[in-house]
Amino acid sequence: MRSDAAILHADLDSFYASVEQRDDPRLRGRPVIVGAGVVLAASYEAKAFGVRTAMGVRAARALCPRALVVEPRMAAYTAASRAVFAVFGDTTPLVEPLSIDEAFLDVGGLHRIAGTPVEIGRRLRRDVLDRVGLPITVGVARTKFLAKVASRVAKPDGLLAVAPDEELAFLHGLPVEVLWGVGQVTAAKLHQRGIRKVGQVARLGEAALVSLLGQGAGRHLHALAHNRDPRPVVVGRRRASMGAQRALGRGPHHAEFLDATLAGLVERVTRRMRKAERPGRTVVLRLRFADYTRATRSLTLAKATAQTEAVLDAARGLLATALPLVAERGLTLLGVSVGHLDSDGHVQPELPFGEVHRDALDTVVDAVRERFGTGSLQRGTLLGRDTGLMMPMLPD
DNA sequence: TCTGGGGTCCTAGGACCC
DNA sequence: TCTGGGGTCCTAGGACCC
Repeated sequence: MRSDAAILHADLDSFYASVEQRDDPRLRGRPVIVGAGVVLAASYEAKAFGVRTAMGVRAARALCPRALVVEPRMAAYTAASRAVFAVFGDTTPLVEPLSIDEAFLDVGGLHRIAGTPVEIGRRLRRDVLDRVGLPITVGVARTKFLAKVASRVAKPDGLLAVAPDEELAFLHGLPVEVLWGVGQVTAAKLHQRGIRKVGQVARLGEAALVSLLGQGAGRHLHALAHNRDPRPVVVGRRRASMGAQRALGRGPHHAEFLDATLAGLVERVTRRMRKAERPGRTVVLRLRFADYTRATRSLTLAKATAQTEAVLDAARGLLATALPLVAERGLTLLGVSVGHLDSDGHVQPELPFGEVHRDALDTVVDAVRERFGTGSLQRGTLLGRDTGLMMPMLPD
């Protein structure tokens, strides 16, 4: 770890609710819930009553009858997010977005021109408030993981920097739930063994963690508990999939309704893909059932596409394979996502199967002859799946 | 309290290739 | 002809995050 490494984790507080309070003075200082069926965001005044994200709005009202419930305004949140990320970009070029309302900023190299990480963090908080009108919390540490933990502890509207020589003392006193990758299931497994604090995880040893949680999660948690997190701040990461989903209610649902819903979802997704110029290859159908079990079905196409027809064909086929489950359990949610998005947004020119452009073929033939001699292949017998060219089995 | 909509990463088995 | 090791891709499921 570089001794001058410094990472900021900047996280807007109750983002959607804060935007609503900013835009409507009547909401300020009052419990606000942004919701559509479930709570998408709650102001801190509402959280004080026990209102939490993902709770049903009805339940939230029961906890906090005085709460003002407002409909989400996604366009306003997108605009606010852009403005905040502009402030991030003015702070350092090394910004890695995590979601609509949080990002990592690498400020390690900025000491001489911008001051200490804490000074940069203070200025960032002030700039976001001045320029966008929203409160933001900043965590500062030498690793991404610890910066994120620090911001969580500092919320709301705070700043917390963990000094290098205080890292482990700070971390080891916190509950295991702060470790990235520890959710309900993993926390329950750890609690069963009497492990509640990060310090206990650190003392447990990697082998014991691996046998408890599996290799991936075990090693990961062991490293984090010792604040070993070598991941750099990555700029320009692109999404790997795009999807849309819709809750359907309890049903039963007619086949025509399901097909129309599916077509609507596919249209939404492919429209976004075309706009982003990101065709994709793997179509995933997501289903949730009345008993809250889930299933996925997927199909990988030979060639990336953003065409509604092609994706819808695949999605219909996948839904057909899942109909027995649908009949058995009752469908309550339908989703479609497309993965393996092309990284450059460029669709490979299509070659009819079994045919090869003469120029491309000649290039391959020349290359093979140069390596293996002239007797090793015949024109027209080449194959291959990525290039669309056909290649013979060549000697090693 | 019976539940939205958007994502990421990991695991594991089978197919297939070298 | 048989056996083996190593690698990638595909599918499905699970855990987790905001």
